[in-house]
Amino acid sequence: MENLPLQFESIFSVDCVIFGFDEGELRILLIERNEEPFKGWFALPGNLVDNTESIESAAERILYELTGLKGIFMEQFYTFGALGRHPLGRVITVAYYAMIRLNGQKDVKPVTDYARQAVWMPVKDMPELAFDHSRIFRKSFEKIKNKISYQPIAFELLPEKFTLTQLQNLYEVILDKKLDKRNFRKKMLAYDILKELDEKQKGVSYRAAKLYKFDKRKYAKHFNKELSFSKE
Amino acid sequence: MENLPLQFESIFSVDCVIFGFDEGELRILLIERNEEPFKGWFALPGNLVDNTESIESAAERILYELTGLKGIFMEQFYTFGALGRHPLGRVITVAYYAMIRLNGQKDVKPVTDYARQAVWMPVKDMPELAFDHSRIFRKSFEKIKNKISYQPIAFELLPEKFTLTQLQNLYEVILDKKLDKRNFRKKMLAYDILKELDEKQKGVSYRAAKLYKFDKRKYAKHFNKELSFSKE
DNA sequence: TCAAAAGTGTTTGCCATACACCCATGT
DNA sequence: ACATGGGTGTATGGCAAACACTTTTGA
Repeated sequence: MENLPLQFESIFSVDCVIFGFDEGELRILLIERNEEPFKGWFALPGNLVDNTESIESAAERILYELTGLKGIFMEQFYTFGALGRHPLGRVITVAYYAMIRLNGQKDVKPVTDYARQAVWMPVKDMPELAFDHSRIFRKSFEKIKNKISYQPIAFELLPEKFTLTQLQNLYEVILDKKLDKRNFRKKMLAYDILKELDEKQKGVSYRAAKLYKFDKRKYAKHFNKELSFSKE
Repeated sequence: MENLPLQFESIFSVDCVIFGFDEGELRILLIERNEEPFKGWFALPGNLVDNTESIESAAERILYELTGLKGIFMEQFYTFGALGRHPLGRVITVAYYAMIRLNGQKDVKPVTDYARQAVWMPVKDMPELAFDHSRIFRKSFEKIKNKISYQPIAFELLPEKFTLTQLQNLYEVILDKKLDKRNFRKKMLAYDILKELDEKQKGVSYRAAKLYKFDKRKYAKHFNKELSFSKE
């Protein structure tokens, strides 16, 4: 650290809020801590950042170590640095979030001893978390709630092929309100970012719904130029 | 720092992007550095954060030391932590922005030797800045450009009493496009967050325009509940 | 045949946009 | 009287919201 004054040194960490959607429920990925402080508590996957790695790669590494997940693109959303947030000293944390496709295989498990287990916790059953992680989670949730209304991030949570009803359910869960079926479909189809498949749902005991795919090409065409759903 | 592993220690700093509006020009507050590295370069006001202060109060303190400004509310917008961003070592920086009313008195001056001078630089004349500050500035500018279209932050830049044309000019400068006068007025007045005063402009050699004030009460009434300009 | 969800259109009001001329004031 | 910006209205198209019934399928 050559010429920089030591009295300013601190420690910083990253914390990750990973959203998943499964069985109609929005979930986030938590670990059960295996070390003091807060041993036995649930916490967001997070740890200290090394001096030789960028924050982004630290986030990727830490997520992998604590949950076994790899190659997840995360977006930074806020940095928390209140004085008392870590009982052992000054730790500033950079928080990231991501939304991922569970695809059924939602088994996650730590590859280090730092966490005892990793679990997909339904958002509605969230316990109080270690440190200020409950606060971090709430902030991330506001963020995606806001973002989903002008960017098509919901697709990242769904399986590759999905029905319009599944998509609508997801919006309803995140926005926490009922939406009108006809209006929702009209609007979604009008955006022209879905690809209708020749396939139908299987294994349901009622009329099977058409399956759709998110069409990245069409999306890029419209929105990389125009920026967003609602803003010119 | 008791039980936390020392090898992870780093240094972190804050940088502030302060927007002002004067003589029809959008400006930001820069300092001329008086210390190596980048001695003599222009930079955002910023410095290292002490271990005993919160990030927010560090931002306030540093802004004061470098520019003499006090009591400015700043909002955090991103944290920059690329490995090579500081030539002397690993420094992560938390970036803040604020928009302030210049009110004519736009004299700023450092109260420490760390900066040789502080200047209000027109955004259109921005030089290349020290460190990665040009990048930080660009990110802050995207942020306010986006934000102004759904939140009434423009008022913070204008004098307390302003004309609709001044307000429109400001929007045009930030959004970098021409707006239609009639539509702009109609829309602004429809939001019902302006208070028309009994006063008129003075000292102009043409028809004097009515003055308006931003009405915080009305604003709170509408928007704290409804969230934003454009979204439901 | 019943239960469950899929699928489908129209009407209404509001909001954004486009567009051009007269007014008031100071010099 | 002229130059400069201040101030004003209307028509159009598109989007959002409200609203209910028929169809398909498996059990």
